[in-house]
Amino acid sequence: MSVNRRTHSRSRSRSDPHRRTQAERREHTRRALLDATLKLMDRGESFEAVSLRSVARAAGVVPGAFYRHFSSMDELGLALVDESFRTLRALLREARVAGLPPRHVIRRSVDVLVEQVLVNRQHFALIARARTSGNGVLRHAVNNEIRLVTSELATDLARFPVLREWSTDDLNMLAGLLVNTMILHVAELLDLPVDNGGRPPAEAVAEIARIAEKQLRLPMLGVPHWRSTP
Amino acid sequence: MSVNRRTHSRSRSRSDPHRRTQAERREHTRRALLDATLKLMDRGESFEAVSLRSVARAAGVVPGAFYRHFSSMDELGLALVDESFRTLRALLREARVAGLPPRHVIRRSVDVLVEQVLVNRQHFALIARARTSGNGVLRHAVNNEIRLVTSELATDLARFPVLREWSTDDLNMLAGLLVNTMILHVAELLDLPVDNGGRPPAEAVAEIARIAEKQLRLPMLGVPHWRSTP
DNA sequence: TGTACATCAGTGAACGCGCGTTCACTGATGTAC
DNA sequence: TGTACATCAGTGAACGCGCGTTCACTGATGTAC
Repeated sequence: MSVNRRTHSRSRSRSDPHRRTQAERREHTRRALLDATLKLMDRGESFEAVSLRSVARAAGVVPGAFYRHFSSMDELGLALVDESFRTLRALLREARVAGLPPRHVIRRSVDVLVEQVLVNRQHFALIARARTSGNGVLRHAVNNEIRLVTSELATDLARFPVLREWSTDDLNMLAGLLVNTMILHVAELLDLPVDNGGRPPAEAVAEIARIAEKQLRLPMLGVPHWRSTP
Repeated sequence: MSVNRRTHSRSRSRSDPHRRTQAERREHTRRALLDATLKLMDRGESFEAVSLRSVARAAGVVPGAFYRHFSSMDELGLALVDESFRTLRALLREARVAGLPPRHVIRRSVDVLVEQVLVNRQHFALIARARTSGNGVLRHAVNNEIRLVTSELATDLARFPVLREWSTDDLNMLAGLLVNTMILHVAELLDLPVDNGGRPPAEAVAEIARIAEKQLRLPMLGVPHWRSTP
């Protein structure tokens, strides 16, 4: 009886409404490991600099427990790349169905992207940092995803009347230019110091958005004067 | 006498024509440390992943000897950033005094840069890798230098008749777009696999140059239609 | 020119540290009866 | 419902490794006389 009570005081009773299933607990730890990695990278570390032990520590588990969820940091990293691009694709899909207002497309696209980057800081930081950081597996995964996003943008661009006659090759060239330009400014956004609310100063953000908009608008001004070749 | 002879057989006589001064030996080791780092990075490692011990090993000295030349890897890294941008500036200065042929400026600039990147692989790889890699000190040093090069380019651009009316702000915007685009393609060049001669396949290089040229030409076509604002 | 001493680049050994990985274990949750 | 056993997420200790840094040292080069 006393043994029984001790057991009960140490753990939740089976009828405790707060008790979690094993699967829930498992998922909770998995998320904690993923979030710990995002948090460490958001602080400025590159993915390579984040160690398995530091992730386990930040997630509040012992290093060995890591292996119950991922076989290596690379595997965890790929899960994060997946997750981050799901965020980005959701944003792009939304922008797409919202339609393409013929005026101010660029300004509005920049504003939406800037806002989303600030809201989903961690996912964008992962993409920006892993894109060029040493680790081969992650770098390739990120660059492949970027290539996919670029060619999807090329498809969208083909719908603009001025671009209807352009070759696929040239559409990809233009999409690459736009994507590359935006990536640069996203990286700049992420490098800004943040306040307690986790947001950078509004003027600095506006300045980056202003330049980004100009750098996207200028090539578009060249479009009507381009002689497309395959 | 026998002691004397032993000493002589172990070391070079003072009249040996091949003997080096202490300063020459010192410089030789310093170079070996710098070159070892460049070599390790050229193989694809990020600067952060190159350890002091691996550099000493590749340079053929004991780890402790490193400190006779640099107080830390950061200090060695800054010396390499300096050296690498001296290479880049030399290239730009040459391009500048060669004058600006009104036709084919872009194609020729791209060709010259591509060739120089292949010849000075290691210096460009350092710039490309350190620019975004974790290490704070090096990243800032590289980005500062890139900002300087960009504003020098803006000054050069101001000499083109079509750009004479542009505000400084807009010239910097344009220069930033051009520099950023070229950096992307330089990184692509450095990612190509190389043959025994250390050069990537000519077709792959030509393909990158072709796209780079288009991505630089398109914004320039927009220039006459831009309404510059401060 | 020869000798005695100073300088100093490079050596080799040692240190404490955080790392990734392993393994026998614990004890709560899940399941079959 | 209650009991006996199985599963398995997480523990804690241990391992060997490469790391940056230190230090007393060696021996060749440099210098003063």
